[in-house]
Amino acid sequence: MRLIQNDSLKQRFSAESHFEEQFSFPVLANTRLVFFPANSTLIHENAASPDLFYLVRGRTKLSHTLANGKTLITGFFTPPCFLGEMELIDPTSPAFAVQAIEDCWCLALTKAPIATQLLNDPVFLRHICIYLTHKDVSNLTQAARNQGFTAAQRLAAFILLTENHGQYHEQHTQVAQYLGISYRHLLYVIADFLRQGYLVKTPTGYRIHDRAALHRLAHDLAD
Amino acid sequence: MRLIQNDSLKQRFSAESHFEEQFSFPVLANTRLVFFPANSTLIHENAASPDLFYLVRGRTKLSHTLANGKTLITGFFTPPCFLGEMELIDPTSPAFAVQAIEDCWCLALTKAPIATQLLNDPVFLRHICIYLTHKDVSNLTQAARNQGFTAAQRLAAFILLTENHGQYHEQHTQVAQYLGISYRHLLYVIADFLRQGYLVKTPTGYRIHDRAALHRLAHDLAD
DNA sequence: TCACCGATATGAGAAATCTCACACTAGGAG
DNA sequence: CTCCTAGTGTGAGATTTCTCATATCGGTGA
Repeated sequence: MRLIQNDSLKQRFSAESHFEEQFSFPVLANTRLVFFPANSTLIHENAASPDLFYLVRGRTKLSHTLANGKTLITGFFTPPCFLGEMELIDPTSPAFAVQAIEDCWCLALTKAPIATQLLNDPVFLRHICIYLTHKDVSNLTQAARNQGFTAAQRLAAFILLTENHGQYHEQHTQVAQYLGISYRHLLYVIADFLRQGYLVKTPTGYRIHDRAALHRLAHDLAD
Repeated sequence: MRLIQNDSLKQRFSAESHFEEQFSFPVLANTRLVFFPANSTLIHENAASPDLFYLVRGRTKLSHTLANGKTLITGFFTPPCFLGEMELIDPTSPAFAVQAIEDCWCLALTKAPIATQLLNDPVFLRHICIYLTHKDVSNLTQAARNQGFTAAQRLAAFILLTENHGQYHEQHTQVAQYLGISYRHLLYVIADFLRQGYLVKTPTGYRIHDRAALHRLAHDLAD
């Protein structure tokens, strides 16, 4: 995390993402603009973050360490959205890890001095409710749609979601779990993507070579 | 919907389900206890309910009419929980149909006189947030777990969830969609359940004949 | 009455996906 | 240096699930 001391950029991000409208009291003076490079961790698992983040640029993924120590990607966040609001509202709920897929900018508020104020701010709470409601609805429809699509279609959508500058390099074992398919089958599908020329293997991972084809495959899953 | 004028029963349900703790102001005096018989509709699709319900007894299912006119089961509610809170908080969100699987009792509040008060009540909003957060987390883990289970396992869980007094009678076409499997395959699995003696066919539907076996099949999906 | 439609039902072959078995590699721990 | 583990990669056969074709049944509107 790097602090960006650029007030005009902060203003611009705030305006674009309707940040101030999320609260009934002025917050901008207490807000810092922070930057997370691709692949860094915004929120560490089981270590409550002292900050409430509002993601304004960049995609992030949510992951989850299981009892057996394995980690599993469980979701994605796209801006604008709050990060760390669950732990604020319900301190009993576990903190999941949030990592940057690409370079990310967040507006950050230190929770401690304003936690009580936030928890009693109907404007803030209402926005969180609406956000959670939408997420719930889209989870539902998403889950409903996911069933009935082949692994190839879902993998194509997943690659487009996690890719950064044409580079794809997620761990196969994790992806197989996320997509709910066996490791073996994932490799079959990837081998097929290589054969079809959708992807090209590189020393560090894969490079997208036919983005249009992936879009075509994934297009039914799009929001 | 039938109004139940039984104050002591209302008190008991309220206490059991921590109803009054959901608000910062007294609500019990304005609350009615209402009853919905099995298979009746609590909330009609796209017709905003004038009431906010708090389900205290009985299971309900959420369904959803698609563009093509088909209806699709998309989820379940188990008490205690609010029904119709989404439309209250976000009037732009569509109202989905909620139907009683078995006899249901709800505490009902007429929205109109207290809507503003509710939307400014941090206690109420916080409870809704926590509820939605939990739902979100359990959706996630549920969806993650669902993948990787066979249709037979998920059907067993589904039957136990929707059964009423040992009777199962959902439409195959809808169930196939809910489970994300083809109609054809659903019939194969049901035929297999009949052959194994888990279910028995009746004129109106099916009767559960070996509940233990269904539990055994479903047990990994349980919450 | 008849034609039509949606739900129920069944068969056969194809596609998607799984399980298991095995091999290779890189990195950390002793 | 060697063992151990996790991730990667491949093959073969089994199982799950799909698609398509076809038939019956009850209701509904012309």
